Amino acid sequence: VFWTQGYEGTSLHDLLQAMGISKSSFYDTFGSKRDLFMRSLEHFDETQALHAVAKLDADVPVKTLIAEMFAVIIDRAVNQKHGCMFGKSAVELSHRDPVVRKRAAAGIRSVEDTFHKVVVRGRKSGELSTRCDARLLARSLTATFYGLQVMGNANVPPKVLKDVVSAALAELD
Amino acid sequence: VFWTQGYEGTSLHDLLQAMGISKSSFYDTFGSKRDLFMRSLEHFDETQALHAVAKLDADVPVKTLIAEMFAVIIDRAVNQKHGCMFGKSAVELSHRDPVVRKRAAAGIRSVEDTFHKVVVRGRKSGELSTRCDARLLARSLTATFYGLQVMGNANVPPKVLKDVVSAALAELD
DNA sequence: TTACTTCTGGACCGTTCGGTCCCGAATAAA
DNA sequence: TTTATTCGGGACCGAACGGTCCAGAAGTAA
Repeated sequence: VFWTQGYEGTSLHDLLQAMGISKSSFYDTFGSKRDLFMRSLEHFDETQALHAVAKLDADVPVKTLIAEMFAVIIDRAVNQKHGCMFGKSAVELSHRDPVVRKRAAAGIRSVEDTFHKVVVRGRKSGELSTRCDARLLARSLTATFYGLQVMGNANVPPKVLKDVVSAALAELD
Repeated sequence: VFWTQGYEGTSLHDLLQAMGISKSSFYDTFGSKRDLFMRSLEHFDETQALHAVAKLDADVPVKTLIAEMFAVIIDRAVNQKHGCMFGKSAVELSHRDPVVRKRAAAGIRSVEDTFHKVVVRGRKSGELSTRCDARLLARSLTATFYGLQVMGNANVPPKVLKDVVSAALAELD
């Protein structure tokens, strides 16, 4: 629920209904709305973040793999209207909550690291050129990743998102 | 206030305090919180959006101009903790408010158009190669633009943002 | 059966939410 | 000066907010 509705946009009632438990159990078990939110960030990191869903060890071309990673965020942004919780939380809460801000920054860093691993593999296998720095490339892909999330949330035409992906993939050569 | 705190994160009290008017005047003049929000989106579009602050006609190299446009969003994201209201609104509200979603999409489109103008100028002057499509390039820059906003909001290290900008500028050659 | 834990529904808490209404003061135009 | 208009302060509204507490039902283990 936090994932799609954000922190402020989610009421206690929303949470209780979705969890199917009583208010008493909620506070006994999770302490507070904010506590649960922080835990949900961790749960997102463990099960839904990019490093958890990217098939890094799959035997597919690196460019295909990166295209799939972009396809994940596009599908989430357009169809599920959420995306990466770290990005969303950063935009919604970073201006007033340093703890969330730091957690989001760490989460974004792990997105970068995930792209970095893929880029490094592509260089070793010769699929990617070694012209520019791997870390720099990973950061560029990360920015595109979050750009796709914002644009996808706004429901820009699919062709626009496809162009963004095309340009990002072209950049890899 | 909406710009930095978002819609849900801004209370009526916040607005009254910032505007220095009474609650009666507020409702007489602006109708409702939501009405004012929609008007503030328009005001942002007219005075603070990228097309309103980018010095498109300045006599500076195109790559410098694009770097300046990125510098604007980075400064806003990192120091003011807001950025582009269309992107922020898309992330916060698009999942439940189709009107805001469409307005955000239009705003994002105008960011794309702004980049497009600059790219076209760069091609005509010979500063940019004509290898790939200008529209595609503009969309790529737009995604990077919003990616920078998300990452800047999360306070990732400045070097990371610089790398993103470097990669985007390198892509232009 | 007893004892213990887990969970529930609901009362209750104070606060804040967005929003309405009215009256009196201030302001401006006639 | 009289007449409108604008504005602010504040009472008031019902609803929702996050959160606490408790009595009792349900489930579990000894």
